[in-house]
Amino acid sequence: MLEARLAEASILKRLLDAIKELVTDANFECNEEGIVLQAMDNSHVALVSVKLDASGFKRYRCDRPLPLGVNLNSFTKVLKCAKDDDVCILKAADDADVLSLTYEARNSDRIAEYEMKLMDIDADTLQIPDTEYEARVTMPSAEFSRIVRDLSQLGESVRIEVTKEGVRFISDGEAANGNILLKQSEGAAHAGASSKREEDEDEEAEDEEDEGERKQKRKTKAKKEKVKKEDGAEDEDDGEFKAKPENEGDEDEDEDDEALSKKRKKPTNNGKPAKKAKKGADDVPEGAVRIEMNQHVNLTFSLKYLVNFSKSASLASSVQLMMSNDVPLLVSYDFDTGYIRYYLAPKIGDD
Amino acid sequence: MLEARLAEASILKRLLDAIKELVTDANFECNEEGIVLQAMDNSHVALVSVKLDASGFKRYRCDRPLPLGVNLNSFTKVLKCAKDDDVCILKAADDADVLSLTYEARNSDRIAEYEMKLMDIDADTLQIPDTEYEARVTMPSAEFSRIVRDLSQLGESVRIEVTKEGVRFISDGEAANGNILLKQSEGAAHAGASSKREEDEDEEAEDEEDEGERKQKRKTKAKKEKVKKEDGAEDEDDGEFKAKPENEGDEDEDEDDEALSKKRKKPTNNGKPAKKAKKGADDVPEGAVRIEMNQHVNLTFSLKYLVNFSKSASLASSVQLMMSNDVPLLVSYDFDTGYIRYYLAPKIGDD
DNA sequence: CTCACGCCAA
DNA sequence: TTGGCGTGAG
Repeated sequence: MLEARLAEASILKRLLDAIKELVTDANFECNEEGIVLQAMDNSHVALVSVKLDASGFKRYRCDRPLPLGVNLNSFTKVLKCAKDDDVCILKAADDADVLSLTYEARNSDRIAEYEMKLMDIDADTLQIPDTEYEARVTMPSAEFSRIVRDLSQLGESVRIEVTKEGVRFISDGEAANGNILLKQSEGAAHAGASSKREEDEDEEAEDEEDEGERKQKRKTKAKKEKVKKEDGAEDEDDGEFKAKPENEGDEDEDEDDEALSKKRKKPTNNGKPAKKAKKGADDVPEGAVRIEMNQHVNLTFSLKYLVNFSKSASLASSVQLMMSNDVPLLVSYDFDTGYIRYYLAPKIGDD
Repeated sequence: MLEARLAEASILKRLLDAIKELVTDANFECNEEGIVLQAMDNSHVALVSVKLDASGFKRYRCDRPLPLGVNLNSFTKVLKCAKDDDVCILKAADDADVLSLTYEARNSDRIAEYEMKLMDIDADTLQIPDTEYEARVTMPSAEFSRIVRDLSQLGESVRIEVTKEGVRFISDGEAANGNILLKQSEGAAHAGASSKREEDEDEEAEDEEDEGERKQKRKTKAKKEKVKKEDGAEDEDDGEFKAKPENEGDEDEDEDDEALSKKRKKPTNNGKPAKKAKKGADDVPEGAVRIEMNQHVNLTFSLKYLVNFSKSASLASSVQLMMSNDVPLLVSYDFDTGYIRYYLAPKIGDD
């Protein structure tokens, strides 16, 4: 039996708005920890993962795991019947084939009850590997929305390149090309895995725009001792992230290309390392861009999906992009007591 | 080589928004004085003329005349990628087949670069005759938008009648008729050519759009000495606007039908005479309506086009309508350092 | 024929 | 700023 009391119906409304175009039916898996939803999008290219912690509810009770198969379109319609600030109570019996929704106006002088039919959905709960990523970009969610929307006007896909210089979104279109460079904000730098070094493990790119950066990188390694000056800038401010001297002599790194993050994090961040790797963004100033990077990444994605993902911007003021080469991108919107995450495989070959 | 730095991308954005539905491809002719664009609308009924003075840019450099053929749709898309307050830098090499646009965020931590393909467009630079008009109406651009939008709901066309009383916009629709009378605002009156007289000197009007101008031109040349009255009007608010009697008898014009524009331009536009014809409105109080008239005019235009023109309202707070009987209407939005003007032939016969 | 996006009005 | 309508694409 599920009984969950949500202080504001608007969270659910926005959540549904965010995913209803990606997925038509999905199971809301309820258990004592909260409610999660995982689903492949209709074309099985992207994966959505939503979590609402039990703590995000004013009251939450779920005796035993309960999968609620809902048609998201219906759910959206029903939710539209709630005012944003209505208290929203979800109820379902253990064997129920309906989900009951009750909307109570703040002043309680209006109570609306809806019952939505449930459906059985194959519960292929996907296991999402807990990946370490080579790069993480934290930015205002509105900025991300803006960028993907802009670039989607020009072409179908975007290449995302994370270098020490910042993160670059590149689109090649029929009529026009575009590229947007976001530099790390001043003051957002401490996070810094970014400094390491970047040799040209991935300089394959013959592309024009980046050579500036490349040169820089090369210089960097060329004179590692000085290295710190440049990248030092971003991380050093607070010490704990300083790479160990041996680290600095990083020319050696090239031997292993992957796994860097792993070795990295171990040594570096005893305390919060992993955390930051994932949820570290907490300390990023509002509106700031933060780049954390162990090595260059250069990936191409379908803009159509990113645009879709970016509809979640209303749920969180910032978004994190987690990337490793040849690995699905993770786009994560974290809010107070939950998150919505999207996974999208990169385009391969270079189209 | 062109390099132009615009303080606010929004000017360009609004400009493109205003004309992109009228024209699909056009040459932006750049020279040391600035950038101009002239184009017939897709159905060759209306003509758009845009001018951006070099002085309107924070920095402007154009060594030699450079026609940039752009697809306005692509240009619009690329401009959409700029935030309104981005600094916008346009660059093109002399032989370039691309136009480079750079958008710099105010705080410079975001730099976007776009390259838009250029195209060759037949540079049939239309010569716009520097006409003298019998009547000029200056009014708030929002008011004009409102009027044409309102009337377009009733019917296809509007008859504009300028008399001493004011300007009247008349629509005959299936279901309803409407007419809106704007009187000259108190305080805007000094301009005053309005009183003259209005007979119906030229009711012939069998030609569509161009001959109107032609005649006018002819007239113009025919009686240059009197011509001044009109443009004089704007500048010197009184007296000079009286039409000479002889001018009125302009039936003579019809002899040549084509080529007029060409011949016309030479003589006409050298100086700024046109200018006054256009910018004379400077001394009209904000929000005021001013009517200047040498003789009555009574013309009918397609509302569809006027509604389109009125999209430029965001570029200037006031608009001027310049009219002579049987001559294309000139709708002019003048802003600080440039203008956007539309020419539209009157409907003939009375439909 | 249905869905999704962009434009326009409240 | 949000919702409805019309247009274009799949």
